[in-house]
Amino acid sequence: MEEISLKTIANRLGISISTVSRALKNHPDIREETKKAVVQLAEELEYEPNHLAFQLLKRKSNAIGVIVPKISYPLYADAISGMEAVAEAEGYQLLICQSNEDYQKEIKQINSLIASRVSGIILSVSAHTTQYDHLLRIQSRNIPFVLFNRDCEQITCSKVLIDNHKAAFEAVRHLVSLGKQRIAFLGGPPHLQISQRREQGYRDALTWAGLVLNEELIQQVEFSKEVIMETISTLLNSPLPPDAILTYSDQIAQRALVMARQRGLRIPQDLALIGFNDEPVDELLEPSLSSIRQPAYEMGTEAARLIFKELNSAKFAYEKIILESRLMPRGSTMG
Amino acid sequence: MEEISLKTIANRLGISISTVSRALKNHPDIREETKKAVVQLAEELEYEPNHLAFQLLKRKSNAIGVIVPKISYPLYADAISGMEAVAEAEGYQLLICQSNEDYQKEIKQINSLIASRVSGIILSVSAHTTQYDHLLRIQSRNIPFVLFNRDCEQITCSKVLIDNHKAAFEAVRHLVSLGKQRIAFLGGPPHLQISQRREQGYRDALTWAGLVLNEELIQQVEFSKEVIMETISTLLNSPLPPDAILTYSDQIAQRALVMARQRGLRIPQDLALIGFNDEPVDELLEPSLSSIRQPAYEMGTEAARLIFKELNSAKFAYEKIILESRLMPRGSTMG
DNA sequence: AACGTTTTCGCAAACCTTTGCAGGAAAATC
DNA sequence: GATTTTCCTGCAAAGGTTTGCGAAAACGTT
Repeated sequence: MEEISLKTIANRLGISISTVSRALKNHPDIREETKKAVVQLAEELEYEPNHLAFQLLKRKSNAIGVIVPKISYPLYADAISGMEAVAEAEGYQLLICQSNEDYQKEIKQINSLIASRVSGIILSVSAHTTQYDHLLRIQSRNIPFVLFNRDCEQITCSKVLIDNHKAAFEAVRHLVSLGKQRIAFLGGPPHLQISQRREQGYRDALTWAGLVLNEELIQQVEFSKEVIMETISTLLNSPLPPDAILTYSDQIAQRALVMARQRGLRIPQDLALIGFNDEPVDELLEPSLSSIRQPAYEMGTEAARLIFKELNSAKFAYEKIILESRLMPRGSTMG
Repeated sequence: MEEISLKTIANRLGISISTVSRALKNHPDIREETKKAVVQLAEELEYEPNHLAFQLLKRKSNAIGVIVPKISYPLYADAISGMEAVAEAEGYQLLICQSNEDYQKEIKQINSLIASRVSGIILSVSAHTTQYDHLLRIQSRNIPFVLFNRDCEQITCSKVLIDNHKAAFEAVRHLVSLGKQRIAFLGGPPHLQISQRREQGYRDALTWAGLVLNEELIQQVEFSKEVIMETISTLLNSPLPPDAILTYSDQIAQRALVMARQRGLRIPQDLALIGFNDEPVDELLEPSLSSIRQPAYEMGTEAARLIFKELNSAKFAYEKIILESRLMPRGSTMG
């Protein structure tokens, strides 16, 4: 009924708490006979050591804090999956929070994680985070800290990213090689640096290809479904519509694909499409959607690994891991 | 540099720890002047209360343990999202584990959560869990415990489910109303009771409609993509192929849709399809996929709410919440 | 000045574990 | 029989917080 502690076992056996503790740890100082009795009673009572007390003693919890914009974005779900695998192997657990793209909530959650004395924090900044004092506070407390996917140039810390500039550049190059001339870019939330870098990659690729840079073909969308549809609509209705679109996310590209289909546009002849993230369903669409694959699960494992690396080495240099992304050409570009 | 505790503040101010504690809690016993000094110094030193110590004192952590088969299944990602929202409002955090459909891992994680003294556990059993002693152990410790989505009849506890029998029944009724005669069922992992119940709903609906029950049209698939494709292939290649398929998950139905399309079958005339889960992409497929919507996010919020309800009331009766599922008829059944 | 009341604060216990050190008892050695 | 050695076990501190209770100080009243 009540909580079983070392004390419970000690009292029942008429020995001291420290003996019980050592017996359970198979300490050589303890007589075999005593050990046996202790272990048996512990099993009988279903004793589980109290992590809380241990953590208090060690002044840190065996938990890694994770803050992502939204757990249900497939990329983050996969990344968390990867972190969980590494953490589990190290005997750690994950404390997972979602910022819901809200800057204030991000701050609150960081404070909460600090109060919980997590051993490390892994974070992808929200779309509305423009100040970074709260991130500096993590570092000033010497808590191992890793940024992944959504970077933040102003902060110097370990990072796990892909080369967004290069990924966008190559996507555009692919479109150019197919003879596309009026290539549009549907970017994500403007404050997100990964969105900015993808846009820059897009711009640089156009310049590289000697194509005209048309600002009307560059749009930014937030996450709402309605805004996305409206922006796509405007773009397709313009007097000189694009013949190809590169988007910030698959969510946008998938929607564009359906809307283009409904308008009777031939894909990819009239309009080619490339998305970002390579969600599993991309290959099920008609036509299947070309997309840039990001190693989401691996991002998670690498981020977690960096935390433990920092945790286990006295002096530690920040590490920046750039994982390979890969364009997956499919029906929406290759006819 | 070093850890800031109540003691640090107390020493600096030459007062006792308990006074500092009370001052920060705005206890009426403390003089305004003292409070002001304490609060100011606390802010200056960026004091964050140590949750670990508090939790040890209260003999429980402010965390809810969550075990799901896989975080990256959209249904679980959404459900976790819902739990997180409720937990956050209550000042709690989520400890998230994934069993990866592994029975042994599920046991290990439950023990680990118990050792962490979580305030409650929310669980969806793995596909390979056939014994339930580990779940009983949770209850014998009086830890609030909620099962969601994947039920387990042998355990009496609070639950958040949908009526899987009814959902499958109505899906079949829909297919029958379209004139379908040879309706197949592609079930999930055989040990999962939700899979069994969906199958039973399917069977009962056929009987109700006066249709022949053909065991060859009932197949079970595990989660691997290859097995799914092979099973679908066999089904479509049989001498008397089905004219409709109800599947355990959207993942299966989506794949069936693509394979049928590739074979030149007309959907829904030659083959109608209904999936389970109503994933967002269903409406983007060609034709769009009919599916049974499950309120995943709401399952999460309700499950979390039940934990807190149990946590906050001395005597508590188990509660079983059946949420409404809803058939979303689309192109794969409605031409 | 004596007493009562209120205001303000500190002591100490409790939560559970780990671990350095000391100490007791038995065994071994001289 | 005395001393050393070996083996086993217990004491106590530490980690940070909350809180009941007691006590000191300040104030008010007669």
